Amino acid sequence: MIITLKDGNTLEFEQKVSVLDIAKTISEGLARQALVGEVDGAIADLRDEVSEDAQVNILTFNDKAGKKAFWHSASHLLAHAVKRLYPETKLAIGPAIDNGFYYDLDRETPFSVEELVLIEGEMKKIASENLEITRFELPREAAIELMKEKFEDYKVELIQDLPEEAKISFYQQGDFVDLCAGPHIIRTKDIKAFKLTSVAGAYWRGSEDNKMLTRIYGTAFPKAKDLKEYLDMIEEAKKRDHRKLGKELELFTMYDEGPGFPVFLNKGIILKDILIKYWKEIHKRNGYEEVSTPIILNRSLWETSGHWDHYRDNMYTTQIDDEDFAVKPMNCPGGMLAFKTKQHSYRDLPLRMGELGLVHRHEMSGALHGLMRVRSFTQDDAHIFMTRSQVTEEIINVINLIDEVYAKFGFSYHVELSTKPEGSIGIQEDWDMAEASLKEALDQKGMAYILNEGDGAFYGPKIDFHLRDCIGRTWQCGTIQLDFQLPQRFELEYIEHDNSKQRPIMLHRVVYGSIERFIGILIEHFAGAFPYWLAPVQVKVLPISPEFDEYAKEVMNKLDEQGVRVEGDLRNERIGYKIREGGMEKIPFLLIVGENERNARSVSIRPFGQQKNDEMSLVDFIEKVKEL
RNA sequence: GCCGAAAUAGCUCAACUGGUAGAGCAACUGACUUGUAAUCAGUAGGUUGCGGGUUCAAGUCCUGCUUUCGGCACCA
Repeated sequence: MIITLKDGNTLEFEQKVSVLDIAKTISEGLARQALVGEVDGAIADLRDEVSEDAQVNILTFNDKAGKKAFWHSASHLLAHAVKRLYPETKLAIGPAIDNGFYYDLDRETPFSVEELVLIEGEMKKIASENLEITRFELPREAAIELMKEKFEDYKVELIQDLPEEAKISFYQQGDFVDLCAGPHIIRTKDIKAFKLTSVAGAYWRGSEDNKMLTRIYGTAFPKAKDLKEYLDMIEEAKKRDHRKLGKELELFTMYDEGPGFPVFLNKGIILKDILIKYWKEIHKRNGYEEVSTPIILNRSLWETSGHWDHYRDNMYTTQIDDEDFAVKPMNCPGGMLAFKTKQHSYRDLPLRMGELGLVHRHEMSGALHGLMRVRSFTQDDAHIFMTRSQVTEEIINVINLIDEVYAKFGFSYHVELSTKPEGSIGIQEDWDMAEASLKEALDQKGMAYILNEGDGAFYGPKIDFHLRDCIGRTWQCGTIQLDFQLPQRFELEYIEHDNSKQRPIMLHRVVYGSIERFIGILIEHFAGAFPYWLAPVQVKVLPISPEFDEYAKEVMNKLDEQGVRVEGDLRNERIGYKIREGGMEKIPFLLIVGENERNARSVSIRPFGQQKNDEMSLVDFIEKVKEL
């Protein structure tokens, strides 16, 4: 029997051999780190035996599947400890997730944070008992019987929902048995460093119609050092939280009186204006015109657009002169009206109509999160009206535009394509054509994408752009949505060259998505230390003492004349104190001026985060920042 | 919306089992006249998120609400 390894080398065995023994044959060190194996592409326990020629990889914590099995086993360890301490608890499910694991549990009283400490202690005990983790299979009836005996109602439900032919497997460690497909590591001792991080509510099987269970989250590592590193990373990420930095840097705030309605302070407005200015420039350059449509519009418009039927629960409504009105949750219906203000020729198409529109959506209270999820925000919207033959090219144009904008901020991103959902409107033929156009554009661009079947908007399929932030979270920002519905509902038309009336095809698209959310992402991405072009205050002038105030003012005036966003700190304080404050404000350049600088007509430059200063003539400094 | 936790000065946080609400920073006043991340002294600042209740006595206990936080669900 020939075993082929990852590096192409082969091992020969006389008779069947366990994955662990293969690892031992390779090296004792690898066997110590081994968690699970991969046999001809399928993940296997280390105890599993190989009896035929196979490709075998030994997986450790450095492998994705290795991590997953490790965390999955840690979740069993958690459940085991819970059952020992609180035997009345019923187990639901306990998988591995991106950074650890959880277990959903059902007990009369939810678990408290204090109990986590006890559970952790019990987990340590079980780990040190070094129980063997073994697998066994049962026929369906016996499996149900076993779980019924243990009063594990949720497990019984899970088994009953498994397909007839499914193998029903269990994993056992000591007196603990759990229904589980595996794979798992082979002994509890290997789970050395772990921490239960939080308790939360979670619906059984993810549906709000079901009972809410208690979910205990945790993470685990083979080495204590790795756990510490992970926890330190979480702490570091907290320091970047845009809600904290937004307050500290006086960018924005929230009032209790307006949950989900952010308040932008002066510096936040400066940042917002910079984003808007850049947006206007790049859109003008790409052939967009711009409109602004009303925030409140008549009910009949929303009935025409379909929002009144499909989205009313999330819209703010009001009455004017006994008529129903709604605050717009989207800009499109207004955009349709804007298109209809005159007759269009095929020569006008593609017509790219941008709108920075303030929209309001009634998000549920529990969904609100700083600037990331709000009830009032500015969409950097645009509607593009085109002929059928222009669709693919226009989609590619938008992809290029989005790519250029994200690159400007230094973001990486990935793309997802979402197709026809339940409860959609419009005919299948249009959906097929819309989905095909989006795919074709992505293929022509050679872009890899994730396919989300059934995740599109009710009026059409879409491409979403997901930014990656500093702590690895992804945020949906840009989106391109093809829409065959609104042009029909609003009876949009243009005149073809043969004088016939034709219906344009339309797409909605955003680049930032929401300017508010984009600002939140930027704050976390840069940890509040914005690059020069985005910084609300770019330069702060700090005179050594009041004697040099006059020169400081002169420097400020010169910079201001050049369009530099400059402030001065003319308070009668020590220079160390002013530098400290300027540093905490994360201003790109602090200019220190005293006798030497005044005499030399120069400035002493302290860039953000640096201790060393460059002295430079004021004229040279102005030249330098012009290039940034 | 659901589960859990929290809310004390502008900010960050104290106040043991119920017993007169404190500190640092910021603000204000004054002194110092400053050369690269906090000069010193003083002053002022609070109906402890809002409303009920228990108690001789409530920041603390009970209760309704609001908001925030961690998740779940939601995100057309």
